[in-house]
Amino acid sequence: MAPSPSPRRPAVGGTEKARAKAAGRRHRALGLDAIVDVALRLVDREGIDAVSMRRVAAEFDTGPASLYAYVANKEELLHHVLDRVIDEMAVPESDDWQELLRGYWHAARDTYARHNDVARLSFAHIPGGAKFLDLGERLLGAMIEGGVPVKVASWALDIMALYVAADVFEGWLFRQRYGDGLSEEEIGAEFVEKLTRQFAQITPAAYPYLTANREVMMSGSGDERFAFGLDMLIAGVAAQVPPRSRRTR
Amino acid sequence: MAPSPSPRRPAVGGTEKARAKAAGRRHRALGLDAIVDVALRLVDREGIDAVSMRRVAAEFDTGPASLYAYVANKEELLHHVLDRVIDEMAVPESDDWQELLRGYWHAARDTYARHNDVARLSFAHIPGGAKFLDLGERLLGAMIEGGVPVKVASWALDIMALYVAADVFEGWLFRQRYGDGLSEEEIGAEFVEKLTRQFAQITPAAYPYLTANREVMMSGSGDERFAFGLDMLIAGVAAQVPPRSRRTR
DNA sequence: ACCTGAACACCGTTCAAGT
DNA sequence: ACCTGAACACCGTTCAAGT
Repeated sequence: MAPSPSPRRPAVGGTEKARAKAAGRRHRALGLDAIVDVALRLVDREGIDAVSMRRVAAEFDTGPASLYAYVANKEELLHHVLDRVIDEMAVPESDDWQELLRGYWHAARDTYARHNDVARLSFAHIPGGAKFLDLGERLLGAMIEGGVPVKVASWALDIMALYVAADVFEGWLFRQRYGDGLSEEEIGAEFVEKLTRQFAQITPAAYPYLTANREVMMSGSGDERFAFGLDMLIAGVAAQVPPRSRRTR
Repeated sequence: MAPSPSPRRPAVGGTEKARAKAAGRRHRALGLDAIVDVALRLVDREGIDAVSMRRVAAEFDTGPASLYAYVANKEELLHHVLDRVIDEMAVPESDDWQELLRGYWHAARDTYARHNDVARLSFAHIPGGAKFLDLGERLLGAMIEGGVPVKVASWALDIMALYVAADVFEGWLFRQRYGDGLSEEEIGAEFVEKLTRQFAQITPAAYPYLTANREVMMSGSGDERFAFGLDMLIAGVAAQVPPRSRRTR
């Protein structure tokens, strides 16, 4: 990556710029944005656990201690990474709040999924960026204008965010454990095989419902199952919209 | 804990038993159950991240390598711990499948909550114990007998399990981050304060819905919000029960 | 203020050697 | 088969010392 692999030479004094020049222009200049860049790239390539202060620092040709001028600790660094990912999200345009919710959460799920297990970081985290507030304002506004009671709307948004994060994180974990470079179908097959092995140890007499419905239980792709759950939540919210709240007052 | 802190003496030969006796009867005999015992106790006291092969092994006065005769790796050990916790769960008696689901998932949530962040281990994990199958059989059976289509029943159970695990894990994380020994109210207050600080940077004109509904959005305890989401999911399932499925064939 | 080498107190897992 | 000390290849964070 670096054009000149010049060996480290002792600084001979002068300004910061001069020193960097003399040292052959280090890989990258330190700074919060650059640090988060590197961490996000590591997440995208290998997942959260591949991020270590040492590996990030190495990209700047220095030791881990150098990072502590920009982040208080590793947790804070990872939350900056999450905020970056959240910046990629957007609320679609729609007059129908149900359509808007469906579109948004599917897109949010896709965004998380593009960054491995980054969704895990969203548990119990209040994002720091303004984007989070923009998204909340749009979603909450659309629901309230659609007649959803405020409490129902805000609590439901929390639950949907939790559901999406948990779904993506679990999907990533499954892929890690049951076949890595495999296709969706192959992973499904391997997964079914493991469950079937467990089922094989069971007498059908003791577990009539499980044995009789094995195939249906294991049917469906991850996408289909997610959509099913999301639609159930949206329907649950819709059921709590007061009957005649069509532009009354 | 150990009654006799006898110093390690070199073995002088003889049987295993004789050696143990000569060494002053070690803390505990190695074995899968004993290892899982120790790991679960660590989880209960300090959470999952406090479990290390070294700390578990130390309880047996040995090094981490000794554990690898019983578990393939740390992940497998932790999954045994989760299976132990699942063994504490039970399905209540009820003629009404909705009541049965509500009772079960609330109890499952309480069980997880008694063991710190153990729920995190349930993501993408197929429990190995027979208890898991017992629970599944009872829940699925009750739903099917109640007229819930098989696909809806089994997919919904998956989603509810994910929701419960995510809820408990997130609750634990929140408690870790915003006040540790504090009461529910104090944590709530600290949390509201942090969010309010974030809100303070915002002009009400730009975020009319968020600012106008701040109080309602932040209302409710963790228990209330969980119950709200669970009821929404149960209602979503009930809405998919065919109209006239009251004992028809 | 920013930056760093070295150290501290840990990790999971492997392996040769023992019984 | 079970058990172990030692080693390997890592961790996050702190701190004294530099600029």
